[in-house]
Amino acid sequence: MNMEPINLKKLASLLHLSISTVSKALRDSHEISADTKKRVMDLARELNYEPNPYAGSLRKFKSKTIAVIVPDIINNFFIFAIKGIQEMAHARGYHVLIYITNENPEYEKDVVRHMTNGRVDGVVISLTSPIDDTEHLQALQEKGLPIVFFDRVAEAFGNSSIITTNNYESAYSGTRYLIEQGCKRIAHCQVSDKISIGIDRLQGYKKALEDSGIAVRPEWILTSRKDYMHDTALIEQTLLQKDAPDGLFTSVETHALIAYDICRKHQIDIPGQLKLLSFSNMPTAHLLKPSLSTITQPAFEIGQAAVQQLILALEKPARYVPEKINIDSILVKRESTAK
Amino acid sequence: MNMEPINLKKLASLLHLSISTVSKALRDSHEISADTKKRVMDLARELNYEPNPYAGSLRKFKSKTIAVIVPDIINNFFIFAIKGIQEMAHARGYHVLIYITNENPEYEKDVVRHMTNGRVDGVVISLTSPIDDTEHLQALQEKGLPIVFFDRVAEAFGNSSIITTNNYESAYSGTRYLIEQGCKRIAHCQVSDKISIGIDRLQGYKKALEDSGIAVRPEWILTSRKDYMHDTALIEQTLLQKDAPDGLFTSVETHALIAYDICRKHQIDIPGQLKLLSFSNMPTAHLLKPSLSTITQPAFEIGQAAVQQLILALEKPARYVPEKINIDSILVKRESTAK
DNA sequence: GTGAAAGCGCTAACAC
DNA sequence: GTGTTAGCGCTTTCAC
Repeated sequence: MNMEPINLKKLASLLHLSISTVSKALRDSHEISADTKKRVMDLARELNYEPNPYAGSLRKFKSKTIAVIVPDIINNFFIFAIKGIQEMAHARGYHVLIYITNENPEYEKDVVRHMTNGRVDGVVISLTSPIDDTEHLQALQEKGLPIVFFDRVAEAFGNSSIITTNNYESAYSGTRYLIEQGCKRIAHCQVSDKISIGIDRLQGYKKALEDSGIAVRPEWILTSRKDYMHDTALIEQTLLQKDAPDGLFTSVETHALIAYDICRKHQIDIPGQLKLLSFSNMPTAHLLKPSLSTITQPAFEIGQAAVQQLILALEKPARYVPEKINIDSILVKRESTAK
Repeated sequence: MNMEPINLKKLASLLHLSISTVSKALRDSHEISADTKKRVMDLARELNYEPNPYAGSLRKFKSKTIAVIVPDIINNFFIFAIKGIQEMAHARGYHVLIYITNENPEYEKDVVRHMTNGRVDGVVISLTSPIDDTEHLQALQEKGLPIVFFDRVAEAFGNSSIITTNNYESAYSGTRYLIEQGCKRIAHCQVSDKISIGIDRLQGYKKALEDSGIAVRPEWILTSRKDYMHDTALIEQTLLQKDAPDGLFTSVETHALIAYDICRKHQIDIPGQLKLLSFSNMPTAHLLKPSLSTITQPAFEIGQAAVQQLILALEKPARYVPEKINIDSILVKRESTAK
């Protein structure tokens, strides 16, 4: 069953050539005669020769492999981002190792720490750990491993590229839109108060309220603990209090779905009693009852851009200048925010 | 920036020990004194020593890496399956390379062919290529690389484990359920007529019709070309013909969503004029308008089981017997099939 | 234009 | 209990 492996040695002996000649021929070196090249290539193809990637990696300290580290994979944003990442990576000849941290900062650290061993050439990451806790990332930098952040980023990392959407502006205009639709009491559900997007979006929300002369009510800024039970209880309690919000702006689609469930359970009418707007890449947003108004991120493009930056850092380090790339989101108005 | 790498040689010279002693100490060999072990371990920890995985892989012909190859990642089934795969793999100390073939058989072949080079120890795959076209998989087997199939499988591969749900029975009982709900003219939309799940589910559908004395109408067996435009046109045309179906049973959630869009566009009432049932793992099924009745696969568990089988094959080849594992789906009745 | 040899970091068989 | 050595498959000088 287990055939003898085809390696350079084998090819060389079959062709009565030296290993180094075969190696050069396969990489189309100009040192080698056209005739020899052809003989080598033909036999290699015939025997389905595949170079051992680890031998090459060991020699060259390059693995042609990148890691993508994401907090979760249920959120459609990450699904499309991963799709963009892997398409771009494969197109450029890179392999993609996937790590899902399940919103667990300790696990994220663990994963990142083990990245320093040369398994990957670089890392594309959307953070789950607080922005002020980036020691583990520092270690990567010190090892010379390029990192590209997307979505949930660490701004402090001066020499890493950062790909995001216009979080502040989107949250601002989303909130303004809710106000235009008649909302006076808008709650905001943020994914975390220690993560870039949480902070940026909250700022946009606050500024929009201020600009409209509406006071910010701290008790209506809900902070997720990334725990379904907790988040459900938090949102439920907020929506059921007297003088409840008439608008809810959620930062991730999971919370919008929780809100739907709560509203059904307690017969809160959307958009009559509560208008709902969420950052979301859900393909079913338009089919929900009521259809969900969304701020939709260009997730696929963000993933692609992240890999492009990473590969630039890997392959043209001299020409690489870390960039902050923004790709705008789109506000899609649907029934959940209708007047 | 780029610190000198820490390797065994470095540790050895720092400790005035030989490389092999250090190597053994780190792997807690009984040959080494407790004292030396402690010295070695302490320094390794202090310097954040991380063994070079490729050096080890080169020596041991084991990469502790598996590949997961899936046709797409939009379908929620695959998302949950990937989650199960990666969780189980990481728990067992394996890394996961991800390949999305975008339903392109040629690309799948390409990917699979390049798996023979030792980059991965084994492969978990859900096929996009026709069941009778498995030459590329044969090559893997011959190289001694274990393969585990899940969902879209190649039954012919006698010595590979296969993890599926009870496709035939689920399709049978789903179709029976539509009949019980009053449907007399049920169309079936299959993902492919050359893929295991397509065939199994179609059989279940046909048998259910036969058992109820309803004639199978070939023109109501719709076969996807995995092309959005084509599939939309096909379904639309079927739903708009006179004497149109009063029930539609789709094999993947994408087609159910297409059906929703078509019904909205042409004001076909679900479930009044058309009852809709689909295999699906959509988290929003219960929130759609109308809510979607689904046959939901235990995707996460299927992914986990696949990796468990693969690791068994890798680590206990002597004890490994390829298995056909079935994990039942659940029929969830919702509004889209109401009487 | 071709080949010999060193070495990437690690493990394991074999000294001592 | 510790050290020496060969070698995994490949690339890359450097000879010839």
